[in-house]
Amino acid sequence: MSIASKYDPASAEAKWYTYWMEHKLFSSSVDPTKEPYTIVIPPPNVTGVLHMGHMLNNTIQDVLIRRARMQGKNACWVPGTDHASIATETKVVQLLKEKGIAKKDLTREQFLTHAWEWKEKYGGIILEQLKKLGASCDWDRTAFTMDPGLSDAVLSVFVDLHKKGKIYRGIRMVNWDPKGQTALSDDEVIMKEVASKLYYINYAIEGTTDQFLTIATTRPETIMADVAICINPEDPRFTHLKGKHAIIPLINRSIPIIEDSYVDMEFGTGCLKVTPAHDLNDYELGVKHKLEVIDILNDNGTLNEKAQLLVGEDRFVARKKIGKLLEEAGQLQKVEEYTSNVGHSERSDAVIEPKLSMQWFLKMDEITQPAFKAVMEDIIQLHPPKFKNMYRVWMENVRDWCISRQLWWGHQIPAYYLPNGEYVVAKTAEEALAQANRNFNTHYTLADLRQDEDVLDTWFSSWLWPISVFDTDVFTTGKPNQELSYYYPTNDLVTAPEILFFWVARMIIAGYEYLGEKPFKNVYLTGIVRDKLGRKMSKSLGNSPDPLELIAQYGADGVRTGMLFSSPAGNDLPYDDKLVEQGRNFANKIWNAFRLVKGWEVDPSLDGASNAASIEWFEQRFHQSLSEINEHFEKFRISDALMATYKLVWDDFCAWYLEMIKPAYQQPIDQATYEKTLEIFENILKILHPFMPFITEELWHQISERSVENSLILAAWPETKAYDAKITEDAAQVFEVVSQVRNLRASKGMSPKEALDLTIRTPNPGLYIRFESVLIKLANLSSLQFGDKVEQAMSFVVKADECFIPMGDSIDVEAEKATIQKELDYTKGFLVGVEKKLSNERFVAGAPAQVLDMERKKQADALAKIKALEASLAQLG
RNA sequence: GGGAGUUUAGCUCAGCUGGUUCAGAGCAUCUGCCUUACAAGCAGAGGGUCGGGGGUUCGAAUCCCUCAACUCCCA
Repeated sequence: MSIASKYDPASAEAKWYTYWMEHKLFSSSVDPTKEPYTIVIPPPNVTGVLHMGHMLNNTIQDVLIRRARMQGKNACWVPGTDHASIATETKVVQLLKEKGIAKKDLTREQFLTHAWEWKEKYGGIILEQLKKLGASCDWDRTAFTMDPGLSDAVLSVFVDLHKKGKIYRGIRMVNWDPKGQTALSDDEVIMKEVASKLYYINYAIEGTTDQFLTIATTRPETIMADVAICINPEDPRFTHLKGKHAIIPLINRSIPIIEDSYVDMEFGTGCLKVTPAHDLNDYELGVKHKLEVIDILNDNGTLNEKAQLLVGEDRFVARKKIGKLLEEAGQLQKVEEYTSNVGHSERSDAVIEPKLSMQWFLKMDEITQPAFKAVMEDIIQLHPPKFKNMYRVWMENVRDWCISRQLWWGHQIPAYYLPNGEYVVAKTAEEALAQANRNFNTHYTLADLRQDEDVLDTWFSSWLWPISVFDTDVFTTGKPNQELSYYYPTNDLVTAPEILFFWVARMIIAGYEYLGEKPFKNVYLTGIVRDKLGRKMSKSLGNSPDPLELIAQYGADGVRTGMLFSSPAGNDLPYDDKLVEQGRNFANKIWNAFRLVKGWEVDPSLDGASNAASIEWFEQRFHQSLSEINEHFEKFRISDALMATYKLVWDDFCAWYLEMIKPAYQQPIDQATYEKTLEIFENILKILHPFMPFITEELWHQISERSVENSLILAAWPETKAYDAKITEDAAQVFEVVSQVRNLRASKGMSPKEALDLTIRTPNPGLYIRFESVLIKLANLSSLQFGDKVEQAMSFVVKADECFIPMGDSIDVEAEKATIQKELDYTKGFLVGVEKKLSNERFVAGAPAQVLDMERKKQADALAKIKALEASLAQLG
């Protein structure tokens, strides 16, 4: 049988994913006899398409879940999608537009029908893509934040929090897009530097005919909405204005002159016009000074009748016209060119208008307390811990959460307005009606109720995710069902730091509020995947490779390992094709190691005694590495765990072990070594499996026929055993001799095929004798001796052992001497340093005994080495 | 404007409470190899005053101060 020399991932991937699915090997159900290990997926947007960030994130989750499964835990990875109100609504609006349908021509119901149709047809593509990556989610549990149950949970929570007095209505300034006629979140606003003009406008002081003050503004069209002029109380220029009033030009309205240290004396004229309806800072100032709010703009950005002037004109047209009017009235002092940062809508590119509107808020001060404490006290651990600081700062300055959004796609706020101006909050219209008639002693019918038009912020449903995927009733019953009691709290959450506050913190809040328990124990924060130039990968830049194409090209295992090679927690991943190439090469290496082993013919009559030392060494080395790998996993150092695995497999197993036991060409191997090697191979496949599920499962079944229950995905993670570090150290010393011999060959331009004699002068020949056959084979020696002195030899020193290779006449004595002298000088210098330390009384008195011992050992080693080097030098004459 | 973080080899990063192996790893680079498991490979090699300056200490990549550059979060 001949096996291809290159691993072909495509067939193995399709085959094993289907196999795992068919036999339901990803599924999990409540089993009190097993310890649960749970991860809930950060639900990607239902409109989403797999990008590199998802690849990284989900690879990490799959690695964790597969390892846990192998550790015998009841591993449950819950997948699902988020309805992502803004993103999805935008997408649907856009698609409708392409069909010639405008959202404003549709009723809410009609729009939602279109949206659902679209969701059913195209939503969740991303989950199918995750399967290509090998994600071992329990797909039967796939949830969607707008599933009936989950939606019901959201409404329950809203009603409950409202009842608890934590949800209230309030005014808030939102980013209004007059073109799109919608409110935008801060994320959707792009700040751009724009050339504009600074208008210096004179306001007369009330009660005078010749006195005035000057304000500078980029928005003269809003002067009709002014409600005050603010000066800095410390400003000596304006002490005479205190307590007086000013007159707004053109409309001649009187407004007070107030004082606040908020005003920057250096900027503009030092006088600030206060326009609460059209500027966030002014709004806050207005609240502080209890000022009136005058909103002069319509939703489409035109002036309304409150402006008194230019009613119906667009804000930008009005700006120019006001400038002219002011000039004509003689109240425009000057106009300066000015550059300012202006917010634009990401989608419509319209200039954002700050707009006051009535919104729903969740009070955050009390509800956040347990969540704050949990992270501060490490009940929930963030990885890496540096994010704890960020979390603290945010939680200490947390502001009330604006939970309403002016959209249709999402959970419509269950608040019902009544004809009498009151409102009630209830899960259904019927309940609301009953409550209304009870509370207000009215006789309204359903037709009298008007439900709030807004939907809830998407995070207001995803903050329940770790609970609602298991139990949607607990929010009303207060009693966790069997699933929730078993799987909650989940173990690890893997997500991006950008949403630490939006999502992670809020899940913690909800967890404590509703279950009095944390939602997860660990939060692993990934970095951002960037391109070579350090730019974030994005669709608009077109700098992101297509993940599915990458998988097709490099194999899922290659891509998975490639992503993980260079992504310590919390660090950005600078993506480079080189990484996945390295991953692919690694898979190929494993494939070829298997080809070698599988190709051996076994001869039962052979004695394997000469391989015993090699096998023993590798087993020690394996357990040494395994304990390191486990430790890396415990500390969520996934990249390090992979690198340790990589080195164990490539360096220790392939480069050393297989070469050590490999029989000569076309020679058979003994039974014991063969079997032991297969056993070792199996252990290696086990620790590789979380990283490279496909190739490992493939080889696992090629090693021998196995039943479903004996698939690798379910195999037990190897137990760590105590290892003997002495053996691995001794082997390292032998390997060093091998390397030195090879090096010597290379530097002298000798062929590796040329066998050499090696004599070692050592007080401890046993160390080498133990690995004698290995040493002879790998260094290609014609003989190995232990002795004192060899004439006409090249030499090198490993630790304090001198090694000689006789070269006859071909030796360049002077060059040899120079090499040795160089090393001798270095070692002597090193010794001086050590001895200086040791002769320092304060060091000897102050340093711990362990450090002292080390220094003494270094001294002794250096002395021995110097002795050996000097002997070599003397020998050369 | 407020806060946090980063700076170690060409690149990406380790380096725990100062003291073994302290200057490391992978990739890249260079040299030599088509040695029948693997050229997606094998064998070897070179490369850094740990951002600059100052301090504490017997001893600093590690602690403190300061300057500089970059990044992120909130406004």
